[in-house]
Amino acid sequence: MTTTSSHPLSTPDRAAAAAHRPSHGQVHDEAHAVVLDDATAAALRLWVIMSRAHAAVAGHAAADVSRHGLTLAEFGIIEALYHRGPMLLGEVQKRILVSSGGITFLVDRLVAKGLVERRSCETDRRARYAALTPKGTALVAEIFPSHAAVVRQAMDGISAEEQEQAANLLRALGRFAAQLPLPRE
Amino acid sequence: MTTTSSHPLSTPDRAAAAAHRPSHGQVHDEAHAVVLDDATAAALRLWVIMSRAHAAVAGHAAADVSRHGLTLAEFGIIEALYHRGPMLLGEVQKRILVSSGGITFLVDRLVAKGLVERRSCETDRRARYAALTPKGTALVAEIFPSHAAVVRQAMDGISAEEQEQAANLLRALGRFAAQLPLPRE
DNA sequence: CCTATACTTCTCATAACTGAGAAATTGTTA
DNA sequence: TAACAATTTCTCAGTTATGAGAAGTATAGG
Repeated sequence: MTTTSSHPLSTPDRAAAAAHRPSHGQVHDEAHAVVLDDATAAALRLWVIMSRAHAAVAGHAAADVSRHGLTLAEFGIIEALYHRGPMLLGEVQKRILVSSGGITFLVDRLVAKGLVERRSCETDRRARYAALTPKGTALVAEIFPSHAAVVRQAMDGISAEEQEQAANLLRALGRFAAQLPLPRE
Repeated sequence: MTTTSSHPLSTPDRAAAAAHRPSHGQVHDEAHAVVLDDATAAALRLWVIMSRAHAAVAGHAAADVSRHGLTLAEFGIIEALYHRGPMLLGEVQKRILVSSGGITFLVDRLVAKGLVERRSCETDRRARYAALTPKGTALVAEIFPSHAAVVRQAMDGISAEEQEQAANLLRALGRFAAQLPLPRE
């Protein structure tokens, strides 16, 4: 997960368990309470919770695809190719959220496994398409339903309506964060 | 994002743009529509959206801490030590969600940077504590507020109430997924 | 036609992480 | 005490990902 991995923070519940610690009295030995305005504290809390939730679900998804010798990133690629048909490597890259070097590496590996093939574009010879081989198509068709079921099960902590609610909130959150320019430098 | 790797799936909006494709007529060249029950489709949709939202926010958080030469994982460790005081390496590991080899690697690097020190436990000599050095304490105290502000800004796509709502949903979702045993093998 | 700019993929060095298992220590049971 | 199981961290080999930049190609403007 992939993740991953991802990259969660720690929960800032500073209060707990500073009692039986090997404290020597220096200032850096104690827990530090932080003062934050409510909005910032809430945002930070959500960030931590989202990281943990993502990691937990990613664990299930990764464990499932690994039974077929696949990484979550690899599965993401062949699943995208299955649902959308052949794509430019650059398109795949944006969709899977991996570096340009990473997409080459991943597609290389899928080619080596016989699941994906590269095709050159006739009108633009810079471009290369990635496309599923028949073997790749068969594999996705075989494992996708059970994979979807695993994810659905992992999401069963909240009801269907709550899932839709969460999806709407996170869509807005994600869109905004993705569009927001990164901190300088 | 994650890392991971993070590890998002692709959106299954199969309809789009299969027109100007290098189609040769074979079966594996076309986009495949999938039939899933509503509950599974909704869960899958949420999984994709959550992955993207997490990756988007993680990008901001990572860009911020990298300005200080830190990884998100490294920052997670020193932030945890700052807020909770010295911790066993195993405690840190569970909190940061990294492998046992990974925590050693990360703490080694933080020790090399002079931010963290190892301490042995007097009553159990297997155990080692990680604790911030004065330099580490100072660094966290310096960068934490602005880091929190960056995360808060990245979360500004939804209101404070919506953030709390999302946090409640994701907490339930994450707790359930974390407790659920992983798919067999 | 030439040039400049933008785009697309690939290469390579390096960083980050994982997982299995070794080593060391503690606690438990016969 | 001795043997065994549980735990905690560390080591190491192998895997996966990143980022900078190279190479090739296209497109637009003069």
